[in-house]
Amino acid sequence: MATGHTDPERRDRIIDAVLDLIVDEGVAGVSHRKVAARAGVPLGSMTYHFSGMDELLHEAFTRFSGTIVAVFEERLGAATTPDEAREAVADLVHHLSGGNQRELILTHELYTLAARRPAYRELTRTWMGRSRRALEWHFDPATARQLDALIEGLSIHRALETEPHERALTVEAIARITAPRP
Amino acid sequence: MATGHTDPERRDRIIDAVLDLIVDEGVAGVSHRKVAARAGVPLGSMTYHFSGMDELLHEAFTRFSGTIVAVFEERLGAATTPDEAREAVADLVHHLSGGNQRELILTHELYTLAARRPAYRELTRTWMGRSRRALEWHFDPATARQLDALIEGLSIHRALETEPHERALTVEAIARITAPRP
DNA sequence: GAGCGGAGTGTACGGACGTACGCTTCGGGG
DNA sequence: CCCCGAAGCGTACGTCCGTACACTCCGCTC
Repeated sequence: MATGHTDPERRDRIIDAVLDLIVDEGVAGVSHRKVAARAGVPLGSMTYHFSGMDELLHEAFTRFSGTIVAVFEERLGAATTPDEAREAVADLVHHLSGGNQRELILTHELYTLAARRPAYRELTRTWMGRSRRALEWHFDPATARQLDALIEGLSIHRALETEPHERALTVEAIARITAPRP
Repeated sequence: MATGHTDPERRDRIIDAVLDLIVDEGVAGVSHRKVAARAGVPLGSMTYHFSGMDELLHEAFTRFSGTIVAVFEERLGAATTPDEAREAVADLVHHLSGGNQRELILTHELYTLAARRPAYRELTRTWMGRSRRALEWHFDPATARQLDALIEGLSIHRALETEPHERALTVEAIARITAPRP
């Protein structure tokens, strides 16, 4: 034991390759062979490092959701007033729905898995929970929940539209949902 | 020509089987063989009636999105005041995110395809366009757009939550996003 | 009543897949 | 210097897949 010639980066590179492959071809297009080729590792390495496809996917999406939520927390953490928080939220929406399709695709792929399989639903729940907690740094719990849903919907719709809506529309929606109650 | 012994229901039954199969196993789990078995038709019938997997899926999702949007239009069409429209929207959110996972799963599967493939994105655009037009029966265009996104986000989040949020929260969010501008 | 042509089907081929498993390689202990 | 066991790899097996295509069946025309 402890021979010391393991390659700890190997696992990480494989996960990277999985995420890239999902972006290009979808979860359905992921196979041990393709991942191995993309990561530059032999096929046998797959079964050695991972018990099977599922461990591969679960680990990939765990990493992905962690990354996304970290950005979310960072931006909201930097805000010091509700208005700055609103700006941060608008930035996040437009970042997520911007030219870069990578995060959008991965999110949908994860949601699709989550819709059917509890193990992945757990992942999305953790993600949503952390997002909401970050929003609660600036807004009350009920508002945070509504705002979180709004962010989701705005991002998805904006990304799918032919001509994405203007920032002003996002800003107005955020202002409305976070407006003080009468 | 015109031999008259074609089976026009055959195509429909195959599409039904495709949608059921997607719900059970996901788009990735759809194969000609499984569809044929479920629809009770011979394997050869698949290639006879459809040019390939893609025609199968595209037609299935066309039917699905048409069905969903029809419900949407019907409920909103029945409303005669903005307040009734708000109620209808709340109903729709809770219907979509309720116990029945079928529509949720199909929606995510479609979005996942749409995120990568233009042909499916076209489908979601038509869907979104019709939804928005229905909302515009009761609200101004900008509000309709925001509300449409909110519906999306609320439905998705509510369906993924461990304990789905109360109706009151949905109602409040809708009220806020549709509040008259100052 | 013969036979033609279109509707529908059974089957077989080539390829990609996940995974098991026996093999090689190599650092460290004796 | 030798050998042992862990780390890592190449390959082969069985399964399932999409699709092409030769075939059967049958209503219609003459």
